[in-house]
Amino acid sequence: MTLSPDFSDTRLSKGDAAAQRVPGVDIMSRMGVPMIFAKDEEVYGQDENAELLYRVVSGAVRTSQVLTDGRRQIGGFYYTGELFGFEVGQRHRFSAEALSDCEILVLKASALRAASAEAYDHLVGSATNRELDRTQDHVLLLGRKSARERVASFLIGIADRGRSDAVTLPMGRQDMADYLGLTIETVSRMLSQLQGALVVEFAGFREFRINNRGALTRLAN
Amino acid sequence: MTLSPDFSDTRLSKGDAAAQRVPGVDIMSRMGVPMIFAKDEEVYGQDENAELLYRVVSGAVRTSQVLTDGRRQIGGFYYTGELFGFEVGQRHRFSAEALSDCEILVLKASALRAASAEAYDHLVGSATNRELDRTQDHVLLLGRKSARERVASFLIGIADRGRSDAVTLPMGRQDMADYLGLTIETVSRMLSQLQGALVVEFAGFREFRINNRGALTRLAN
DNA sequence: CGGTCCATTGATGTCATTCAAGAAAAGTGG
DNA sequence: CCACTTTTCTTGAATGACATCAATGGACCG
Repeated sequence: MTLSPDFSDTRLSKGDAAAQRVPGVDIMSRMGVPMIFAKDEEVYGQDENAELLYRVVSGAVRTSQVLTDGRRQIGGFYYTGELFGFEVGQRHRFSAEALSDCEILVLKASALRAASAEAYDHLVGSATNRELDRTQDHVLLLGRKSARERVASFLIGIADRGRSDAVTLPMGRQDMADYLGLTIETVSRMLSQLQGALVVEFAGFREFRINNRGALTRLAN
Repeated sequence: MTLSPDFSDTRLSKGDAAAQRVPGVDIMSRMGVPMIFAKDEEVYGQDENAELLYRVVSGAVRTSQVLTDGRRQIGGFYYTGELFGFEVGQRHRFSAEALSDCEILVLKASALRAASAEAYDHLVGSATNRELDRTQDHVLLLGRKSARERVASFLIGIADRGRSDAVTLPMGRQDMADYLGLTIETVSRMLSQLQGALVVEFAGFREFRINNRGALTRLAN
């Protein structure tokens, strides 16, 4: 991990779309410290104290939890503009790692709180709500969906972030599997199935198009 | 569902332990409306607007989410003193039902907020954090634990609420199964296994003792 | 006492995992 | 830019864990 060089605030001051929409995000941009993480580098560790807020500036991040024997569960993926790691005043239940080389804005929660209690409440409150929402979806997926449904749900979820039907996956099969509670082989088979059914079409491991969004949504349940 | 009769506030004014500990809980006791729900009665529905706060006064509650074809996932169980249903300003992703006949204190979120923004923030903030914490544990359980580990984790979790090694389950096998992402038969088999291994001992369907907490914890991973 | 509900247990089936091999892509050094 | 290695992904066959189907056994309740 390295602090990004001076010209980084140039990038930050060019307010992106997310920064304009959400009040409190620009205050975070002003106060936060930009940091660079290499692919697979740890942003914070399991059981570490949670006193910092993080926002993805570029690249993507995953949070994960590991059992003693190495089984891994990914909690979520975070993309440009999103906040993560805000289980404030507790220990992190998940660790966070960079999915790819990425830039992350880091801010001490207490500093933001001191600067503007209102901005803090809004930022952390809405982020926590969104997080809870996602996590509850995740529970349903893991508890009651079949492998095919899980993979279909996942593709829909990823596709819904962008406007287009052409999507680039920011993660590999192992990360997908560990998010979906499956093995890498099962994920691969389900992707092949979906492709065989002409619902999606892959061009390379990480590039695909959705050919039939209705069918995919139905398969996701 | 019925409004409880007048003498209900007698019960409430006898501040229970939880009410004394958590600031903001007693303000909720004063402002909230006590309601009585019969076993299996719905407290709120999936996709209903979330504008009320709920606290269990007596009995227990489960939250659950149902797929189109009837598959059900239980999100959590809530016991005396606990808050639930506070995904404020959104739609409920889960519905909530009474596990047994129970009394629940209901309060309009906006009313509490108007009365004391501080109490509101503290109450909802800490409840949401706890909820997120639990849900993340649930994700790990559903995504990466075996049936035996799930059941062991569940028993440990229930036992940790009380001080004693003698526990009464507030729910039946179907509810356990739908929380653990298993079938009722598998839950039953795992319980028999644990009993066969002398880790726990059942006396009736809902009463059991933990004979070897260390072993149970190890089995839970 | 008979009926209903709920839990247990056994036999069988199925879906996902595991094990194993090979193919495609990405990284590395000349 | 091209061989070579390494990593990542796919596919097939065998196994295994949990689900499904079916029968039985208790507990509770009118």
